[in-house]
This record gives sequence, C-alpha cells and structure tokens, in this order.
Amino acid sequence: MEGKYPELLSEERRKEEEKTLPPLPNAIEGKVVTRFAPNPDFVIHIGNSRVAILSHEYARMYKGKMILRFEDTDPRTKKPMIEAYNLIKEDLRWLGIKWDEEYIQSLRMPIYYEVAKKLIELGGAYVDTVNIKGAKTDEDEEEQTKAFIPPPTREAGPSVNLELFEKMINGDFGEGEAVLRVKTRLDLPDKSLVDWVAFRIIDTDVHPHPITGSRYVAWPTYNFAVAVDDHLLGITHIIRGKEHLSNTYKQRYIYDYFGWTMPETIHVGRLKLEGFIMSKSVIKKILMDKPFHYQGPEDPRFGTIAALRKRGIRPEAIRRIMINVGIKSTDASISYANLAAENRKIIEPISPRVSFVWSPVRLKIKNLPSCIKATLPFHPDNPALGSRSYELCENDEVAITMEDYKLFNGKIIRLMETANFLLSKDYLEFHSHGLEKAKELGAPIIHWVKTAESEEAVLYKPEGDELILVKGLLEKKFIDKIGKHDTFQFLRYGFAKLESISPVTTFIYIHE
RNA sequence: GCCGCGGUAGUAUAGCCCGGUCAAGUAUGCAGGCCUUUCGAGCCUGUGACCCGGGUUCAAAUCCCGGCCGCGGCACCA
Repeated sequence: MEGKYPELLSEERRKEEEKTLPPLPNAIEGKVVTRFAPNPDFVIHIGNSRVAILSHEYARMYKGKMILRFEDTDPRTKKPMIEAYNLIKEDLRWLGIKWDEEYIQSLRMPIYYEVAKKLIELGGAYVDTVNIKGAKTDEDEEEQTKAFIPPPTREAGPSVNLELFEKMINGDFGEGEAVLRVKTRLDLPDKSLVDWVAFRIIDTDVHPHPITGSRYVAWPTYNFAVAVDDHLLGITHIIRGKEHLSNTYKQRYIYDYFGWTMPETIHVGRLKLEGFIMSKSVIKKILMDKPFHYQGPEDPRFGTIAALRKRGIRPEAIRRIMINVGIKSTDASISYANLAAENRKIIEPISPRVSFVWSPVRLKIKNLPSCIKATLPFHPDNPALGSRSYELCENDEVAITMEDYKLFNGKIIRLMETANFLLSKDYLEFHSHGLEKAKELGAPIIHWVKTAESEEAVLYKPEGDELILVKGLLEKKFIDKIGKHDTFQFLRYGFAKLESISPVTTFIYIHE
C-alpha cells in the first residue's frame, strides 16, 4: 500500500502516524496462531512482555488466535509459584492482551506420556540408565559433553524401551537414575544437541508440584513439552527470545520423527530497561535478602510489569514501545526517558495539574490593595477537567518552594495566575497585576499554595537504587479529582501517581 | 574451547532480501526560539549515525571476504 500511493500517505503522515509491525513470514489471515508461554515461577517483567505483546499484536493483525500456556514442568529447579499463574494473567490483562485459549503443561502429562511412547515405537527415543548426571563444573563441562557414550538401550528396540519408560512413569527409578533421550545424529557439531533429554525423574515427594502434587515423577523437559504442545495446539508462529535458538534444533527432531510441519520461529533479542533490575532470579534474591528495603515484586526499582503499573506507566505506552522496537534479533536497551515520553503523551491530556510545593517556605501577603480571586483550570487545554478558585487577601499566608525563595529573593516574581510581588525575606509585597507586566520585568512565574487550603503530602521518587522521600504542601482542592484520576501533573515538577490518601496523602513520582 | 546470532546518531528504529531516488527517514534525548498556568504539552529551528579494512561494480548502508566488537546457547532450567 505504501509503495503504491506514497503521495497520499505523506499527507496523512503528519498525524502521529503509528508505526506498525512488519508482516510475518508465511502468515495467512485467519490462520495465524501465536502463543505466549511463560514459566510461572515469578511475575513477568517488561522483557517478557515484549514477546507477549508481539504475539498478541500479530494474532490480532492476522485475525488469528493467541494461546497462553504455562510451562511448569520443573517442580525442582524452577519450582512454580502458585500465585504467579494468576499474577501473570492479571499483568497480561492489564497490558490489554486477550488470549483465546489457556493451557497448563503440568495438567497435560498424560498427553506427553502418550506422545513419548509413540516416539519410542518409532525408534526415535530410548531410555538411558547409564549416563548418570554428574556434578558439572566449568572446567570439565566440555569433557562431559564429549564423553557421551551411547548406552546399549539405544539400539535395543521399542519393546525394551517402552517397558523401561513405563518404569520411569511408575516411579521405579529415582532422580538421576533414568532419562528418556531423543535419538539424534551422534556427530552433531553442537555437542549439546546430541541425544538430548526428553524426560527425567523428579522426586515429587521431595519437590511436590504446586498443582499436581506428587502425582508424577517422570517430567518432560522444556524441549519435549514445547514441541508437542506447539504442534498439538496448532501454533503457526512462535515468537520467542533468541536464547531459544539452539532449542529450535532440538525441537525439530520431534517434528521430523512424526512428520509434523515446523511452525515459523522468530527469535527476538533481549530487551532491558536501563536502570531497572530485570532478572527474575536477581529480584527474588533481593527480596529474600532485604525484605524490608523493598516493596515486593512491584517495587518501583524493578522492571516488572507490576512495578511499572504501580509506578504510573500506562499499558499503551509499553505497547507502543514494543511495537517500535519490533522483532529484530538484536538486543535492545530502552531508556526510561523513552518509556516516559510515550507515557507522557498518554497521561498529559488527562492529568489534572495541581500545585505541590516541595520544601515550602511560608510567606505573608503585604500591601495588597484588594483581594484577588484566582480561578485556575486544572488543565488549560482540557476544560473538561474543571477548575478551582482561590481568594488571596492581605495577610494571607502562601507557601512557595525553597528553591524559588533562594533564587529570587529580593526580586519580582509572579504567583501563577494571580499577581506580581516583590519577594522579600519574610513577606510578599504586592507589586502589580498584569501578566504583561511580569513579562516586561522578566519576572519568573512560580507556583504556590495557600497554606490554609493545603495539606501535607509526600512523594516517593525512585532515583537509581534509592527511594527519595519528598515532603511538601499540596492544594486540598485536588481531592475533588480523586476517584476520577490517579495521575496528576505537579506544576513545574512532573507527573505523580496517587498511591494512598491515608494516613498521609502519598504519591509516587512517574516522570517529568 | 565448541556451536550460533547480530553490529545505522546518546537510545530505539526505517532502509539492507530486489545496489543508484540515502549528502540516510522517524521517535526520543540534547540545545535554542515562539507560545503558555509550568522546567509540561504544542509549533519551529538546530544537533547527531551507516563498526573497521579490502573486494565486486559506472555506482555499496545495501552484495562478497577478512578483522574487530557485542550477544546467546553449550543443563536430567525454561
């Protein structure tokens, strides 16, 4: 379309033309099925959301389906967190992702057993009780991979192996005593692919699975379960991280043995949000080690979806970033400024502007000929947000921030939307009325609150590893806005999200 | 060490498949101006990039080779 009518498009271009995703290879409208397959061992972060959003967008673009599948087949090393199943779904819903079907792998064990048996019958897999998992160290890693010697069962035929596999399922083997291997070529250049493991034993009496308890001891590995499910669920397009590139080669063996067609597989690079802690394992460790210094998985210093939500980032901003980043296989490093820019576009028109005076200095109004009534719209460009009025009279007390006080002491300033005053050591002396006059004098326009109609408020501002506490005075009249709004623009400060109103009004800083 | 992927401004991305229209587009950032309830938004101006070296070609960001750099995998994790 672009190629045909470039001149038509250029006209419409000015309107913030939204970037779109490139087409998917071999995609047929109505037939595309994508999937998001998280491990429910923790909540998802913005990096995980990349493939979730892309999978959803593509499914929508081609009027296809998206499947959500929890990959929880390791109750030992990556023990699922029972709350995570729902927390992840909550995060996805919040992101605006709708999935058509939902599966949990640990509930599909009989299916994997059946497929495994068929694979054994085809001569594609065998049980290995010889090559016992050893303690690996970095030095002998290479040696270990090379040291694989095919056990006699490799050529023993289906009936022997079927019997051994039944034993695995029945719990006749302990952890590390038997695995089911998929037969590959033995001379593969990447040694890690040779006769890869499809099932292993996990002692679920010791490591119960949060969903299936101790019912199963023979568990499929990621590569086996993924290949089987992607095929059975009719996935046509897999979008996943490039760390899975070599897994694709393993999974291909399953497809080849059964004569299935391989889905299109796209590997995207890693995405990180600069200055945020992303790694699930690191976050878990931090929460374990310093539980009182962090507010859980949604602590604003983490890059989790829950944290960004709490922080006041809108889901649409995340979506736009992800579409902008696209499906390249290069790693991407997104800055918070970038995310903030998208977010600002969304929240700026709908956030009431209120006066928050940090580090307040209280000053009396002097020499005011008559009271001034000021009506301030909550948003000059969006009248729908309404307005509030203040009356300033002789001897009323107002507060301005210490920053302005220091900077402009002895100079003429303009209190926003009221009048111009001479800022003295401990009072504000009326000078003149007009905005024109202020401009003429080069007087800065500063924000203020009437102390009698303000209240204390606190703002938490994440800065690197720290959470800074900013105290100040906030207009009481902002309260009218609560309920309808949770993001506000603090004049000359930045955007803030309301967190709670008791015991003290608390905000979290979003961005400039 | 062995396999594999990738390198366009500070960041992200378009262009690379099908070489010229690319003295490289867009967004964000940064600097300045206008405007304004602001150090916000909007509008305007400026800033800044094809990793390096060869080769092919009339012509290379685009094709080929080598180097350098970055990243991923090398688990009975996902």
